[in-house]
Amino acid sequence: MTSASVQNYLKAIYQLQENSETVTTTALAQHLDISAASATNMIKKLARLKLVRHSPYHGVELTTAGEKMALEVLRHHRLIELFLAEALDVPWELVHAEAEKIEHVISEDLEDRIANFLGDPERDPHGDPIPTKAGTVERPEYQSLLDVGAGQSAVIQRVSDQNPEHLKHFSKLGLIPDATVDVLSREPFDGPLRVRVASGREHTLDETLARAIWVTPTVEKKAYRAKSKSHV
Amino acid sequence: MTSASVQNYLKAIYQLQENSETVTTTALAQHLDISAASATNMIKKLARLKLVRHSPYHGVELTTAGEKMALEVLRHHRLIELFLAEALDVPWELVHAEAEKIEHVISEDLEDRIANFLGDPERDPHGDPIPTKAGTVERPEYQSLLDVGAGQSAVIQRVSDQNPEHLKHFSKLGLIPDATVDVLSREPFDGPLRVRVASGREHTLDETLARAIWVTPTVEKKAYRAKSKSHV
DNA sequence: TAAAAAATTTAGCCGCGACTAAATTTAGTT
DNA sequence: AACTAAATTTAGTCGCGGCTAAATTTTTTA
Repeated sequence: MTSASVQNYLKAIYQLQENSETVTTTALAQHLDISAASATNMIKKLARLKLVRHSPYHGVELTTAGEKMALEVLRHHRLIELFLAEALDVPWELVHAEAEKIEHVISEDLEDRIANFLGDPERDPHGDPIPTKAGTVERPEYQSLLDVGAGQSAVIQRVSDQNPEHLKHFSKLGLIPDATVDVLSREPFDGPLRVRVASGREHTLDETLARAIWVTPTVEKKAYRAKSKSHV
Repeated sequence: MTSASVQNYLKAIYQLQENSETVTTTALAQHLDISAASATNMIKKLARLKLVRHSPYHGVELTTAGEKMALEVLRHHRLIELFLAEALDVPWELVHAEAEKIEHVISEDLEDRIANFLGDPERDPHGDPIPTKAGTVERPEYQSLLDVGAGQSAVIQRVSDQNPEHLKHFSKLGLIPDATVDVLSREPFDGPLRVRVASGREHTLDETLARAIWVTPTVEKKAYRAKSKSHV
């Protein structure tokens, strides 16, 4: 039986690995809100368990076994998020915190029943892909809303679930997965972004907020022109 | 924040108090499957927290505060049991083990949503009363199936959820809450009991099994005669 | 009622997963 | 290349909630 702590560390390492190749002790400690010394301790334990490779002073990396465990926890987490939203109408910004605790205590059997209830879904309410039972995940390459040029449209695919306040705000603004946004303007130097949502309402998003939204740009005339230009 | 351990101790003490006035260290230790020394340790901690009164060498008793907490845990437990059975079709004999873990990690908000989803139910799938949010519980006085005389009928009100094997067996036999059973015969010296269920099938129950089933006798001619006799 | 048995508590230990303070290694200057 | 700053690890501690062995109290029995 692997403890909730071990599961949380593996999950955190997995998520940090999604952004940067190598995961540092400090990044891990910050992500989990613990001291760096505590992180080192646990890293050594995980290395003993062959769940991570530790290159002292240089970082940590999941082994195949470690990644498998991380994906199991993530599967639990995301299934539970979706289940709470669907079955109990738990609001978007609350499902993460609730799933964070429940993910460690459900049985395989209950996991299967939840997945079945939901029809083996592929995404959680924030647009994060749900790992399969077999231990595989999609790794779609989305673009940050920050990097969408003025005049372009994009479809929201994923919204980071790290900050409940942000999520609450996003849902109020209609910035949820599958929604289309038009980027109206962009201030220089990572300044705020002006967007219009499907309802026609316009909103301003600062850098931090825009960075939490991941999109695929919609293909439209402007984009085509830009593309043909670059070919000349 | 009170730990899962503390919650489990309080719940165990509450349940033991339902049967015997005073709860001994040994009974508590056996119920929780830990050593008596560990139980003493925790009892002293609970006494410091003013959740129990401890009379050394003589036993332990919940304070008002302790009972309130025990009932909160029990409410979680029983709501979760019913929810898993209703929403996910988790079989009768499995909901207890699952609820045993989840009960410690759900928020008040989730508790409320589950209760609402279920329509503020009064009983869990085994017939145990669900404590109210306010911290009150029904304490129905049922009779053990063991004490029903041959020739009498009874309606099952509650089945002890302590043993999943027994539960599985009971459900196969149709011995579930609200079912009617006719007691056909009873061997002396706590010997086995012969019963007929609504479907017409007949089954034999040994003492341990019969002790786990709680009923209210149905009022029929024999019972009336007995009653009028005692008035003479 | 005294001795034996059973129950309970005390004393001391352990693993887990946090922590701080201090030592060490690495990376970034100048 | 040497010095400094930052990152990381080591050393040592703590609370939690288990444990065993030994001491103590209560209960039972002879």
